[in-house]
Amino acid sequence: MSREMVRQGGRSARIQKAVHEASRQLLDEMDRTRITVPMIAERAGVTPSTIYRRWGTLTELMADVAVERLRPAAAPEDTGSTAGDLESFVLQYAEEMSSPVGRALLRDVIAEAQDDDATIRCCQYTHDHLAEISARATARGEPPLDVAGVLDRTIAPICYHILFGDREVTPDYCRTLLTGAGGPG
Amino acid sequence: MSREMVRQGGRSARIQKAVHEASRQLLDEMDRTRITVPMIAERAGVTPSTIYRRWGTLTELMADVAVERLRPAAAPEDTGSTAGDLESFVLQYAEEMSSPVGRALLRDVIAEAQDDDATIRCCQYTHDHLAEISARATARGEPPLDVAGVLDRTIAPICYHILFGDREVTPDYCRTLLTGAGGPG
DNA sequence: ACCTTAACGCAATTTATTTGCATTAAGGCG
DNA sequence: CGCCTTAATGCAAATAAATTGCGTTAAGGT
Repeated sequence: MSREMVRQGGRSARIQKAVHEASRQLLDEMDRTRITVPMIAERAGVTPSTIYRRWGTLTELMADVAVERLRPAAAPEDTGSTAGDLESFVLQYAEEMSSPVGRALLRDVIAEAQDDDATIRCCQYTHDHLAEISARATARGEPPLDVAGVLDRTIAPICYHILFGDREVTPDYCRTLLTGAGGPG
Repeated sequence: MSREMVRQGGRSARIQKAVHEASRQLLDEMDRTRITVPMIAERAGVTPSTIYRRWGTLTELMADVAVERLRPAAAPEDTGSTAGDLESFVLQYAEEMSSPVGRALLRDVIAEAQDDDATIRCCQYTHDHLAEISARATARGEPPLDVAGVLDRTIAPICYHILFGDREVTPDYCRTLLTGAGGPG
């Protein structure tokens, strides 16, 4: 019987919110490697076993929190032109992900290998933002964006250098990547 | 006095080798998330505290092992032409990193945020390989490779899609990336 | 209002991590 | 080579984290 498989209301939701909030606070207060499940549980007013049962491991919980945090609050800025929208989005993306917190979020999302749900969703956000910019372009009569191309030629290098730390990801570098990356699809 | 800061000989080296070997074996035998420090210690014939004192955490040990494993055994194949060398290297790179083991190695290297040493070294291997191909090119009289460009336009997208799992990294896809990515620097 | 059961809290148990102290063995020096 | 200093290890105790059994609470459908 499939009467009810997952409960989403009331208590369950409150606990998820409390645990997420506690995790976010701790991430801002101390180094990510010093955070433990019991620590989060105490601040959230929950027993550790609840967290272990719902999320499994600290890694999975952190990935869950990271995805929430990476979910953009608003649609990308509308600057009036596709090139402007794209530059605005990419520069903001690079700045957010370059910060110590952003880097940690990326790492946490990627570290979760069990179900690729977290990483896929994280990717989806970026994809959706680019698709939104592309939709605006066509609404203006401009050619649509090559979303996959921007991912490959702009987003991917940015993530690569942030994750591997082999070079600074500056606004100038991002603009260089954008040159020739925003063509029509 | 700087008489001796780090000991590298005899016993120390044997233990490092034994621990690495045990880690590699376990990585091939079971899921990476089920591996524990005591498990590795037992197989390596070492007490857990030794591992904790030398590597700190399981994450750091795994990153250390991953870097060793990612270090290429030989120089890239010499196919006679720069384009051929590049394609050969990139296809092999993509194949290795796409496998479950390769993915796990990449994740482990990236997860180690403490000192960027692991990620930097991992990057360096790729960079050195490309530089070798470029050196061969100039030796043949061909124009040198734009190493940074290949990293940005070919390696980065491959790593991105492997890490985020948002698409298959097929040989055909790699060849598409190579088109227009291997220009002179 | 009632019933079923997913999700939780609590406490006991198991496992992992840390730490103090004794012991071993690099590696420099006479 | 033998001696000396001390980094690195082993062992065991102490601490902390992760797991598990079981009773309780409260979603959510009837």
